[in-house]
Amino acid sequence: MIGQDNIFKSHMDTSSVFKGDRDILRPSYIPEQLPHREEQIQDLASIMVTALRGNRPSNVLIFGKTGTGKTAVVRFLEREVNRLKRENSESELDDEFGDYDVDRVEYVYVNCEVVDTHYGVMKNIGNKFVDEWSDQIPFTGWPMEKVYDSLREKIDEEPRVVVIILDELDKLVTKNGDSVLYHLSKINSELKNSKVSLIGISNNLKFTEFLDPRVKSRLGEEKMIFPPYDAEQLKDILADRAGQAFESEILGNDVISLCSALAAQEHGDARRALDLLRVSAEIAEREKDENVTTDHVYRAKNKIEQDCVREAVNTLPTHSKLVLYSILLIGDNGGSKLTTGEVFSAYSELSKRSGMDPLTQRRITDLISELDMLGLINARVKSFGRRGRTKEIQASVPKRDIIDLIESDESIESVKHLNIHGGKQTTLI
DNA sequence: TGTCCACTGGAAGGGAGGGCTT
DNA sequence: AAGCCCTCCCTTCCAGTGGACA
Repeated sequence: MIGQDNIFKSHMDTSSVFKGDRDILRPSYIPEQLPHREEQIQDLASIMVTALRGNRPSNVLIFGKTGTGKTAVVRFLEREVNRLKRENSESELDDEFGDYDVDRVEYVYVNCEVVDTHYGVMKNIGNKFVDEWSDQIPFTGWPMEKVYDSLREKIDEEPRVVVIILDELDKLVTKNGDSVLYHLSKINSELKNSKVSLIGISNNLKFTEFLDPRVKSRLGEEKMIFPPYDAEQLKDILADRAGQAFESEILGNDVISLCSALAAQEHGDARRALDLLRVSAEIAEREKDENVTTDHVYRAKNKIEQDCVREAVNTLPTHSKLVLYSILLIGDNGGSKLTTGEVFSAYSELSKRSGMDPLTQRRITDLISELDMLGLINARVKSFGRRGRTKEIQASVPKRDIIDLIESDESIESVKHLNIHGGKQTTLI
């Protein structure tokens, strides 16, 4: 029982704008229909049906920008296979699917952005086939060859077709090279009972340039490219999900159109469109509004952008935070565009004053590049002739907010009251 | 046309930290 | 306990670079 004065009480009394499960609006939710991806589903299904006959389907490489439905399509088919398996076992009819044998098909999904080492990928795949904790491949400690041998033995324990999905594959390859792909793509020649097929998913069309030619040809037996959605298609997708998530009268007239249009500007990203709609509804709900309006959408857009930046800053390692902090501080006091040398001087001074050993300039150039990749700063290489060649650096986040955020970090709290000037003769006041 | 600056960014390797094997 | 493996973070070294300037 929750008492009258419970902290949650006032929030529980408000009615929700959501009809039921709000996860329907999360990008990870796989709906019953995937609008505007019917063709891709059919194409992939025509390749994967080979697995149901007990044969190895061709390896597939899937390319497309963020939020174009790559993962959704692959997982949609995985779910369909699992559904067939369930129906097969419930019906208890062995010949339900003629010469098809769905029970022997296993899907293994690995997101290479989360698991981004050779060892981690091999371990994750191998452990899908182990129930006992004691038989699991440990998360570190084994030589790679042993992990690979163990993985191969586990897969080969019984006859089956294993479909390994490697999502965000470009992240793994650009970071660690192609040795996992080399092993996995030649694994079939070493298996007696089972067969392995690979589905690689990538945002980056060019990542195959990093691959050994043998790996490239084995992996790219089939290629699929997912085009971005246009605003109209996004509208259909949102309308489909909104119908499941909300009562029909909750959404204002132009809410779906606006979410679609905003997401279409960002290379047709359905994930972005769904996030916008979900966050808009959450804002409306929090403010006890009965309808979701375009005003909520604009505020959701700002909130998502702000949250992304704050999240990125919060998760930075200490030295990266100090580098960003230096850029914000001397950018504040001096000229708006800074050089690597200026940033390094300021950073060194700050580190020393806060009792930390500064990293080398070489390392700081890497940290600056990382901050640039995260979109927290703009850094581009520029030559100043006789005055050398360096990066021109400029913050691209709201200065005051981010300075406050960094100062709230306990590990570098001591820099809070330090003040520095820009320039090469950086001094602390 | 050659010089020079202030770096850039690749390569190699050290060492700490996690853990397994013998 | 000693030896080994893998990953991550970092340093050291150094060839290469674009463009202003003499």
